[in-house]
Amino acid sequence: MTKAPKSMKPPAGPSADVLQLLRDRIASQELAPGSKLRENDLAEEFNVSRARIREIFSTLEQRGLIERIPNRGAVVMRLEPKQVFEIYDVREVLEGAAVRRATANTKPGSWNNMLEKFGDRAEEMIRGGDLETYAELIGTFRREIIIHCDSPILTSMLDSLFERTGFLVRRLILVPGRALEGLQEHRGVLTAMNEGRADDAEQLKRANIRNARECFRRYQKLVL
Amino acid sequence: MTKAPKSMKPPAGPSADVLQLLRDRIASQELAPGSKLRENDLAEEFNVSRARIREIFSTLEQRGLIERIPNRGAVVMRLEPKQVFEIYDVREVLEGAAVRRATANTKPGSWNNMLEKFGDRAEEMIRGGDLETYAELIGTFRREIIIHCDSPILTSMLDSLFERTGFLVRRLILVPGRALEGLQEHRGVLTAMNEGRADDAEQLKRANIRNARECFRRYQKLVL
DNA sequence: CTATTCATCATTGTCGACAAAAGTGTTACC
DNA sequence: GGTAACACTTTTGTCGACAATGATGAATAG
Repeated sequence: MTKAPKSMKPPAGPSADVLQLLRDRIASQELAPGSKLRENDLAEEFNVSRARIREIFSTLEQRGLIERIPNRGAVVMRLEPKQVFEIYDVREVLEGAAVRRATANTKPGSWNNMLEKFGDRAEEMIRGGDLETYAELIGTFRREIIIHCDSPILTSMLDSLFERTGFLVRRLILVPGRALEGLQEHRGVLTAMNEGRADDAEQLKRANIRNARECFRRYQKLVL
Repeated sequence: MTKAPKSMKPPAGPSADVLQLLRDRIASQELAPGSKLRENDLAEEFNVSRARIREIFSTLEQRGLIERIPNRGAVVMRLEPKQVFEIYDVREVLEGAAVRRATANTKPGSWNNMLEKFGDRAEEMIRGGDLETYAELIGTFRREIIIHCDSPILTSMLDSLFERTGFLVRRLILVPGRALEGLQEHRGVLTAMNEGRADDAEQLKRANIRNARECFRRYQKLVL
């Protein structure tokens, strides 16, 4: 795998890490949906100015992660089913585009290593119940696609969506049969990518997201 | 055309208009790429607190419209050719998805009125040189699609892209032959939408964007 | 018991001042 | 003439205090 292009420049200032920390905490649901965020508390916790926290709140709100209530504080956004379906639609086309670009930006054969990782060993992982490691493998694949699509704009959008729904990816793996089914789909995507078939890879990725969406629809009461 | 669903809630606070004003000014290039933005000047101009401007700057930066330089001020972003191509790729898939959703969300026959507007009269507009009105017609069509796709997330993303490249839409209309070609494409999209063929509509819209992208590639030195 | 009014509280929104950072221009030295 | 050092300037970044807002709880009246 060749060296990756540089990603989008982070926001200016010494407290960029605070923004990223909060994004991560929200994405991982360490900061659970519905939980309250207070400027003063966070300013103290991170030892930055309250003004800085306010700007970070603006960014988080713009990314759909929090809702600010005037004079009352901010709340981590809950995800409604309607939103999840919307996000799946958008993910379908954006991740399809990312896969197409990543395929076009890499030479055939570049995805051999990743394809191998999704081979027999991944199947053993799933059958053996090590879903945590399998989820991490999917994350690795996702990050490679993003790196190779070489598009800061696409990256920002995908990251923004992932921060809001990434937990679902992990949860849906639990659904009986979904992990093995998903594995086949990822293999299909990777095979097409590895052979330089960009359009096929896009269509297969789109189908993968549609199937995930269908899985969500069937089990939404249990996963959300 | 039935009554449109509600769009995404605007940011909290009494100065939401300032954010929208600045977004509009940047999109229209009234605030030209490269121009400097100073917190104090804007706070005075709009009679809001400097703190508020700082938050607005955060949002504008997040939307890719400005770059903030620590201790030096903010600058309206210039658009590089590489970015334009990226944005075309993303627009292709997002606008395709918007058209598909708008088609699925409306009954066949709902786009008759819009299709009529793109009929003989639009062709006369173009041949008569009234490209301004034609550009506005395209804008109207675009807004209708966005309304009917009924997706705040998609809307926000499309708006964000449009704010950065909307001026190109107007400029490319000037390219000899492009307006008439585009008219045919819009008619194709509208016909498919009007007949409820959502997949076809998506593919035709995607082709429309690809053709615009190709036009940009050919004339980029003149339009950027 | 219920509804209304008023006070309190929690948190943000703003203000004005000063600190911090970095670019620019001037001066001195080689 | 070129370079380095220093002072100045511009603008943001932060600080602490107070204003503003709206929810909540307590008291009062019917």
